[in-house]
Amino acid sequence: MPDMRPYSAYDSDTCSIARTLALIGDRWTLLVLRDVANGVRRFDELAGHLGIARNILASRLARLTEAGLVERAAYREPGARERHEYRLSGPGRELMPVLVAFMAWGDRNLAGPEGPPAVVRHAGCGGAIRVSLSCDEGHELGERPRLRVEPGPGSKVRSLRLARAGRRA
Amino acid sequence: MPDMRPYSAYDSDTCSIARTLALIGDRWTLLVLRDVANGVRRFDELAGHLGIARNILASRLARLTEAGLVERAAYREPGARERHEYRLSGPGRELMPVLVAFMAWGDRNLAGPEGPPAVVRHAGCGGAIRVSLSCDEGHELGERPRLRVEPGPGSKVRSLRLARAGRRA
DNA sequence: GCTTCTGAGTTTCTAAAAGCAACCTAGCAC
DNA sequence: GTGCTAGGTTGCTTTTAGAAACTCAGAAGC
Repeated sequence: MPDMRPYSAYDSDTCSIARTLALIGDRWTLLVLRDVANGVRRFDELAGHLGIARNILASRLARLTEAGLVERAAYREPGARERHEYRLSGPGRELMPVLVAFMAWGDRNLAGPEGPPAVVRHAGCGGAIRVSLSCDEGHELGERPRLRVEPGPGSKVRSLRLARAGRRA
Repeated sequence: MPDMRPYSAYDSDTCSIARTLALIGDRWTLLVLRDVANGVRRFDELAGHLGIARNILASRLARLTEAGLVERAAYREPGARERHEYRLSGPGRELMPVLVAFMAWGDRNLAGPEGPPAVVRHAGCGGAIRVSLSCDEGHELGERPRLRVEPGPGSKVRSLRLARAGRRA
């Protein structure tokens, strides 16, 4: 494992977005997860489909496995030796809203006039999937919601707003 | 504008996820957008808060401005010359589900025992925000949904599944 | 029992991007 | 006209990504 140093650079504060990005926020990792979620599970398939360098793919898969987002599962095809493939684990599948949200944004903002290049459906019923924000007062938030961020229970620093206001104190 | 080459590398197919990642999927851009969304709007504030190199910040802001995710707005404080700040535009605000999904995942999977470091609230009513997937048959999908991807109207290639099945044809 | 094939990686070397610090610039204050 | 400040550029170094060749293990063919 060559470049497995702690990915604790650029965590501005203890923000969950920064922490998550430190784990999966590089150029390839989300595409690897997208492919694994889509059933592309084997090293050479992933390398071929993504066009990623093999050493980079190996290091990304090692990181994802170590972090528990994908699992390495043994399989054996008739007349071949045992090999391994990669599958999403539970925490990996919890990233689906991230992938769907990326896809929805791209569909709205970057797709050509023909429409979105792919559609996600509920595996159970075949209904088209959408991602939405709602609040626990029961409001459905629209496409361009207005949000506010506050420090939470695990906050170690003052909120952005407070930090900003106090900068010259 | 030094490194503004077309970010069309690594688009495996025409996938909206890949297109979106090509625009905002580097180490810093989502953190820049998070900070801008949180009211950190000025160059030096962003540089200081994120700990990002100033040339990288300049190039990310240029890309985001060019792509229409943020807008450069003039302002003038009394006794100072005119300056500019950065604000989320409409398409930029449409990225909120992405940021909230990242944050939710980090809260569940990477936060310490004290709980999430920050909480997002509906600016209108103060209710805590959550992100969810649902299908147009009315089903609410849980934390670890099972999804299926199909080629859409804008598809130029066969689906992943078809491409995989046909590999040795 | 030696050679070949294949999937799944490593190793090595080169190119591109990120990081850092110092420098520039426009306009106001003095 | 000197200094201050926000908002960047420039130039150089370090890190990361990429391409291609190499390794390794077992199954198969000869």
